[in-house]
Amino acid sequence: MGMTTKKLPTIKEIAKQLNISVSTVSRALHDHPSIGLRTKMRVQQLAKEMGYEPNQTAIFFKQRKTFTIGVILPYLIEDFFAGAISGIEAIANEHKYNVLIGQSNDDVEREKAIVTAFKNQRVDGIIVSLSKHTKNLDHFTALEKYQIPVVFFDRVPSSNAFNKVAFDMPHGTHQAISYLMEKGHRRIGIINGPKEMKSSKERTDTYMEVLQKKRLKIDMSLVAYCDLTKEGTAEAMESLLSLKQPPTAILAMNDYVVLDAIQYARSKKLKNNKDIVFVSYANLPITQYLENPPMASLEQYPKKQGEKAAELLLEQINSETEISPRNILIQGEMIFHKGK
Amino acid sequence: MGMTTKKLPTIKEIAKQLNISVSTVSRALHDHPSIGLRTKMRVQQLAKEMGYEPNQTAIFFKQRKTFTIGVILPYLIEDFFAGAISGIEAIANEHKYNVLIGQSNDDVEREKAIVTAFKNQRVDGIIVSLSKHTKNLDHFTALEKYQIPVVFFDRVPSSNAFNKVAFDMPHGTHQAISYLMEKGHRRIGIINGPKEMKSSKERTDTYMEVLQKKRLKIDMSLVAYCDLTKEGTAEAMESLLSLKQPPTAILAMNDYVVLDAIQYARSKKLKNNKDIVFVSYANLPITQYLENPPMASLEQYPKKQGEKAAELLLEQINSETEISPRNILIQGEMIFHKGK
DNA sequence: TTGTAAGCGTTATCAG
DNA sequence: CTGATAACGCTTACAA
Repeated sequence: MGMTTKKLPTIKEIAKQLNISVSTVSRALHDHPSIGLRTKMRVQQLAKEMGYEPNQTAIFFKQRKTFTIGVILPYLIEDFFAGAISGIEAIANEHKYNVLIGQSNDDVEREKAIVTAFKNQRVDGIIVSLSKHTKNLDHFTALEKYQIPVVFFDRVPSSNAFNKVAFDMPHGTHQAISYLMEKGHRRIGIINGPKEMKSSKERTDTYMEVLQKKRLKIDMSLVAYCDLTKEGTAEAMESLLSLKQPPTAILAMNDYVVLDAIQYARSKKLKNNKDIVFVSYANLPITQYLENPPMASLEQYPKKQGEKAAELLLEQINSETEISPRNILIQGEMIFHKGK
Repeated sequence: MGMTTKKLPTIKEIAKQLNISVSTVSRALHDHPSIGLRTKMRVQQLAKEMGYEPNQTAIFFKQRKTFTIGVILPYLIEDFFAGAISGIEAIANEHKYNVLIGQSNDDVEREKAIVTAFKNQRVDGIIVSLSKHTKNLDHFTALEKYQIPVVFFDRVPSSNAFNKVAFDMPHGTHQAISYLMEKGHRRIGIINGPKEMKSSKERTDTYMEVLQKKRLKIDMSLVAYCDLTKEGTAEAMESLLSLKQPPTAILAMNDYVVLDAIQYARSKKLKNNKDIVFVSYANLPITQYLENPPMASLEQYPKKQGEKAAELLLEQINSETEISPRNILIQGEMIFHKGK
């Protein structure tokens, strides 16, 4: 009745009750070979009876290892990132690691603050998808001094000197463009995100490469940019559709953009998948329920990206020696939508 | 050149360099009033120069407080939960708390394992959305002994003896049904989830209450259940549509179900929002892009639920005395869809 | 096979 | 205003 909280049992308690030393208890609990079977049994038995559980905070402190990885993302709520973190958690769990999360809200200062907090907490490693505005990577490179490995994913720095996992944009874009060309399209429009985005450049570059390889002439007026808003998308569409020779197919940077684009096209009485065909980079779960989906989406496997990032990080954490940075590319896959 | 990692500065180092005691350093760094301005300055100055950062693992250990809250969810990847965790993280961050996450995958054993891990790590509190199969709550009630407060959210136990935050199902359902009745519907069908789900019972109960209040007779054949699969939903729809007097409106348990239901209805040549009207409990982000969306969705504000849960938990953590459990209901709101 | 004791970095108590 | 010291719980040489 009203049993008040008594403090948790420690190895010290166990030692006292058994009249042996704490070191013996500690070793017994860890199945250390030098401990006599009898003592070992007695210790483990009593430990169980008392409901002993090791105090991890003490162990973390003593071992200088926390079995924790920190994850920094712009927005937890975006489907892509939620998928990634799910993958990270799965792998971490498998290896008995904990996952600490922080969302930067695309704010560089916040990102720095999270890094500091993680560092002071002695996380064993960090996985990060950069804030949109992060230019300077000093707060990450500084972690090297502290032996905290970092793996970037999705929004990664361009330098190959970092560990990173990212969607293989050239490969994916190549797939998409080639597919459209096979279907006979010769004027393919692009709707990129903002010009500053690394992915915009990569997409455009690949687009030009493919056309060059096919010896088609490149018309840069087919490459539009948008700010990712509905209005921005409409403007991009308008610029494309008002060309003397408008595109017969459009590759849009993601599902949000493509849905707005399709909506715009339909408002102009263009029949989806008939008068004009859309392909996008997938990041929404339910395109299969759409009446007018893009003809295909490039699946980017967010969960798999998270898994790979976690695996890479654990590899770094557990390697004795400094190992050279790895760059992992996740190849997309074209998913075709039936449309309802 | 190749400056090898030297270990991090500690207050001990600072003390030595300044020829003062560690306690003085500690106090100086904390702006303790008893420290002379001069010493304080010297200490803070040197600390900065050395790049001193307190070792949180030591502090956690010593203080028996980790400023960390653990969050247990079935699936990180589900939009609802991703939204909730985003809210939790936001509030936690505001209060300088860290967030540790674990996904149970709806597996009770896994859920228990996470609880144990969190307990051993001395998290200051836990927020949990129960696994679908959790009946026994012992692994949570046991936390009381350890002074670890728990807040349940979304999938909560029925007892009011626990802190919990959940969608106000009666209120929401009442809104939905009343709305449909105002629109003239007299035969309203329900598609619940599985019978075992608490929400199914609540929905059905409220449905009956409303009808009773309006003195309409209750026809239980209008209440269907499904296993949340596309096929299950189709069966439920079939049973409803094959009634002698089929419903003119249907309230479905969530967006996934309602989309399948709408698809089914359309396959039977019923015009959405005309021959039959759908309302559902929202959990998908982009119903606005659907050609045939439900007429309305009950928004459940996942992020807000997360925020409330975090606030409630922090309240519990920071209250000196045991405070009685609180039950917070989040009221939904009808969101009307235009349909494209 | 077991015990002793140092130490991880910090805070807190008690003296001075 | 400052210092010495114990304590938090655990691991790990080093001794015995």
